Amino acid sequence: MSGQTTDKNVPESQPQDEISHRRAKLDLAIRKGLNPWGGKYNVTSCAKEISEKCDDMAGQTVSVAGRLTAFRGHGKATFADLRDRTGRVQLHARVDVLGEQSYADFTDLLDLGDIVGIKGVVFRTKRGEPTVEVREWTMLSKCLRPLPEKWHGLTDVDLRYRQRYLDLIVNPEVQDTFVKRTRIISYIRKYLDERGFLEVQTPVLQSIAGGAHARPFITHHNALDIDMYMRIATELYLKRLLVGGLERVYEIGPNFRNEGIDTKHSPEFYMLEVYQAYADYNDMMDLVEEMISGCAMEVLGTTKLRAEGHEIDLTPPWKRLKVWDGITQLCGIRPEDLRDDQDAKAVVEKLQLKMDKAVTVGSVIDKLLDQYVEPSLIEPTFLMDYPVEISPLAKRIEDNPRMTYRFEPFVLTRELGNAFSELNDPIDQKERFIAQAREKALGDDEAHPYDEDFITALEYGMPPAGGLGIGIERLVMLLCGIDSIRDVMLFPMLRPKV
RNA sequence: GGGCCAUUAGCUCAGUGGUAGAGCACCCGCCUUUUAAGCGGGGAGUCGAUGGUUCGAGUCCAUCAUGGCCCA
Repeated sequence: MSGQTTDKNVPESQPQDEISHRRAKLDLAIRKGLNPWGGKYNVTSCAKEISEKCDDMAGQTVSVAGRLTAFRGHGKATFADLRDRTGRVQLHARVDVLGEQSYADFTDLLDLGDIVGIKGVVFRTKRGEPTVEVREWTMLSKCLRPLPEKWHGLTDVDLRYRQRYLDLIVNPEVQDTFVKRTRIISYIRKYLDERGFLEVQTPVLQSIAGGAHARPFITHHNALDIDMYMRIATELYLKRLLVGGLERVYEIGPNFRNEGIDTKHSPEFYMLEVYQAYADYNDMMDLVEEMISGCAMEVLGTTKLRAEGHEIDLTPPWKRLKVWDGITQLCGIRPEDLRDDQDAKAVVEKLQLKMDKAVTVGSVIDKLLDQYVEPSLIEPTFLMDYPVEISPLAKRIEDNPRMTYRFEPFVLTRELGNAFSELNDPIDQKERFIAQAREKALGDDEAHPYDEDFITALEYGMPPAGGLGIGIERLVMLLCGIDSIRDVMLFPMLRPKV
C-alpha cells in the first residue's frame, strides 16, 4: 500500500528506500519478460530431504521451492539460503553454469524474501554443507517489502501477533509450536474416535448462552431481528445429544467469553468437551490422565515436563484432592465453619479476603481455592468435590448433597479444564437455574441463565453421564512450556491499531 | 481497574538537556566452495501521538495510544 514513491524529489530511476528498490527490480523483471508472480511449480524434493540424504542424492537433479532468506555473494558465484516448510537448504549459483544473463538476473533481480523455484544438482561443499547447484531458477513470488532481520528475528511482540506471517517466516520455532498444537488436537480426535466417541458440531450462535460462568458476546440476526449470543460453552447442546441417544459425543471448537485479555485469557479460545453416557466423573479422571499423558508421549516423546524449577510426570495415576481437604489443610477452615452467608462474611473477615463479588458460601470457597489451594497444585492433581453453589450443572454427591461430583485437573498450578458427573435430574436442574438467577440479581452477571428448553430436554430423560471440558490453549501451553496464551494462538485477539 | 516498564532507520538495539548513532538489511564497487562470508564506499529517521517546560527536548513534565510485566 505504501509501496508507491510519494516523494516527488526522488526520481523513479533512483529509488531511495528499500521498497522502491524492490519495485524497481519487479518492473525490470517484467520488462525482461519474467513473471514475478509465477504459477504451479513441480517440486520434487525439499530442504530436509536434501540435508539428510545429501550423499545419496549427490549428482541428482532436484526441484525445490521456497523463500530466499540469505545471500552470500562472491562475485562470479553466489550462495543463497532457501527456506521451505521442512527447513533450510543452501543454493549455489555460478556464472559458468547459469551463463552470464541468467546469473546476472539471479543476483540483480532477486531479493531476500522472494519465493523461487530452483532446479539444480545436489552436492556437498568443501565445508560439508548440503547444497543445490542452480541450473534453472524461476521467480514464483516477488517480495516487495524487506523482511525482519535474519539474526535477531522479530521480537516486537505486537508486530509478531499483528503480522504473524512475518513471525512464522523469521522465527522457525514458532512454526514448531503450531505444528505441536495441531498434533495435540489430532491426537485427541484419534484417542476419542478410537473409543467410540462421535465428533459433532453444535451451534455457535445461541439465543441463550449457557454451560459456563461467563459473559457472552452479543450479536444480531437481521432477518429474525433478534439478538443472539456467541456460545460460551457447548455443554447444553452436547447434553441434548445424550438425551437423543448419541451416548458418546465430543466437540472441539471455539468458544467466546466477553472478558479481558491477558497472558492467560483470550476472549476467543478453543475447547474440547466430551460426554460419555453411563459414566461418571471418576471415568472422566481416568480419561484425562490417559489422554493427556498419551498426548504428551505422542507429541513430545515424554510424559515429563519441566517448568519453573519443577519436574513433573504426567503418567497416571494423578493425585486426587478433595476441595474441602485442601481448604482445611491450607486455610484451617472446616466445612462446619462455612455453612451460610453469615459464616462466609466471618471467613472473609478472618482471612482478610478481598472479594470482588457478593460474599456467599460459593464465592468464598471459590476465593479460597483460587488464593490458597490452586497455587499449591504442582503435581498433576484432580481437585474434586466442589460445592453445589458454584457447580450448577453437576450432580450432587449422594451422601452430601451440598457438594457435587465435580473436579478440575491442575498441573503446575494451572487449571486445565472442568468435569463432572452430569446433573440429569430436571427438577434439581430447574432449582439450580433459579438459584443462579438469584446470584444474577445479586450482581453476578456471569451467573448461569435460565434455560427452559434445556430443562424440557432433561425431562425426557438424560442418561447419567460423565462430562469433561479441556481448554485447548491451556493444554498446548502446558505441553509446550509456553506462558502466554497468545503464543499458542496463530492470530490472537488484539486491540485494533488506530 | 491499579502500579511499573517499553515505544529511536525495514529489523535488533545504543543514545540522561546542546549537530540523530551502531549491527543486520538496502544501494555502488571488488571477490567462483561461503555460511551471522569478507573488504571498500554510500543512502536511509514525523525519535509512538498531542500538548507543555526550556534559549534549546529523543532526553524533563502531562495526557493519550499500543504492547509487556506485576497486582486486584
